[in-house]
Amino acid sequence: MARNIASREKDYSQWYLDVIKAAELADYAPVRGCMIIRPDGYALWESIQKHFDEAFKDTGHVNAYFPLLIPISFLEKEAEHVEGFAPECAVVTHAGGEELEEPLVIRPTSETVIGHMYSKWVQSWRDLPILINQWCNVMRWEKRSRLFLRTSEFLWQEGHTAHATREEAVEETLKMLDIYRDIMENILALPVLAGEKSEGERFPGADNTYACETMMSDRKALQAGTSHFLGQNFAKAFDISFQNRDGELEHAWTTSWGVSTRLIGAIVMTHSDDDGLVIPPRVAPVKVVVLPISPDRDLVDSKLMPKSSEIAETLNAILGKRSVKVDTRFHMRPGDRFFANIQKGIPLRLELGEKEYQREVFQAVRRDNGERFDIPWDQAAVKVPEILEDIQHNLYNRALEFRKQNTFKAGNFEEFKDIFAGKGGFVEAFFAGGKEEEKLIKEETGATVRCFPLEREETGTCFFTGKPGAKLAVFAKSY
RNA sequence: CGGGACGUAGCGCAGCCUGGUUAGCGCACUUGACUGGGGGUCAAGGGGUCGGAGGUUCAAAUCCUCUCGUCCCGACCA
Repeated sequence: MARNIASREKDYSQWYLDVIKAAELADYAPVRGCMIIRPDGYALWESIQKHFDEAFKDTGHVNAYFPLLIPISFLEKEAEHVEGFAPECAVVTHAGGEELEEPLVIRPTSETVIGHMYSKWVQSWRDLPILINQWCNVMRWEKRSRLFLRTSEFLWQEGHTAHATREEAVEETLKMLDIYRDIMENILALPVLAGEKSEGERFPGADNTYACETMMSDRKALQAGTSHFLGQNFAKAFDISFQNRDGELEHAWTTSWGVSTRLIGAIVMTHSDDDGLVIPPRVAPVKVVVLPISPDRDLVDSKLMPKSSEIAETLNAILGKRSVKVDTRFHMRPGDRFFANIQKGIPLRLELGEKEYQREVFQAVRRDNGERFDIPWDQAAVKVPEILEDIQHNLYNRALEFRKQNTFKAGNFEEFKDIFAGKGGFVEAFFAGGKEEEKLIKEETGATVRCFPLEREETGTCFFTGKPGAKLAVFAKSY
């Protein structure tokens, strides 16, 4: 049991912050609401980035960079967009020692500048589609911030595409949602509920918003990624138009989609335990730590270290460069070294002491379940990758099982209220209400519509309004 | 932005109510010894503008005002 981490059961919020602190993922910045992403946190972000970036490029997207500062007038061109984002924008009013003629907004998202540029780049149907992504920081002045989940500045990727037809743009929106789901499930081991957002939760300026919703270990929902079908709203506001095959002028159809450093928060809150961080192997920057351990320095230098380096080299060749680390902190006591590696969330530990050396094995310890067992040296190259895969699947299955255990059905508002008066969780219910009904439900229970899951076509009687033909919604309290 | 809690060494805290020696404790850190397979033992050390600014007072960590920040609960959001 870690002594520097609050119990998850007793104080979930404190536990979350303690895990991040113990794993040295992030720290507070001197500016309110901002955070420092420390090297181990950033390495995790880079690993996440790598998987998404590959998938974007595999589907024909290219990276570019648009500027941090946006003329305030751009934001004002799309009515809903400005209404949604204006309250949380940081604005630059002075530069070069003078007041600016037109204030500049620090981007809260880049639909507007990108729309402005697309209007210049698009003239013909042959110019479409445009499939651009950018990795950058954005700023949204948050009233209440939490490390990784909600900070005033955060890192993300924003994809922005423009298409000749509505069908193609809708297809893109759903394709990216599915890529998100795939990586979250298969790499980050986060079971995802992919679906359509309700009217009240839609992106400002979008016709339709889709999201990947995941359940954290306190049964609250976290929106882990979003994909928006923007219709022709931004195309009209920024005049992204083109001549079609028949020579007629048409507005393009656009999409945007993003995932952020919030995913790190999702990993923390899905997999970690009272001992600290747990990182799924496929996304872990360090997948294996080798721990030579003995009070006898001669033995360490002559036998344990060479063997440790050898296995690290062998495994690095299989698992990828730098994915195996040898812990050489001999000034620390064994217990300290164990705990330090546990709290970092490294999936697998290989201990090598005198006993193991004589028997030509490593003592392996899994981070996900604490199991320990011997791996003979000559089997390590085969066994270790297998075990890492097993850990990966175990983490996913465990999270999925947890979600299933905490997903309930409600046929009427009484049942619904009872669930949220208790432990809460995900509640499936047919819902035909609008913004007003959602608001009432939130006021009374704290829960909101997380999404209308795709792949759940069934309809029924609305649990709240009693209307027939309602779609299936999933409700939860959320971050 | 509303309600609550808090800010004293790197971290966690005591001291404040009732102002008065040189501001203390635990952990961490440094050095040494004994140690060493799940957060050791002993000894000797280093480290503080008591979040900041004003004020009251002979005297402020302590009382008053303002301010900045953090955490929790709400409203708003990736």
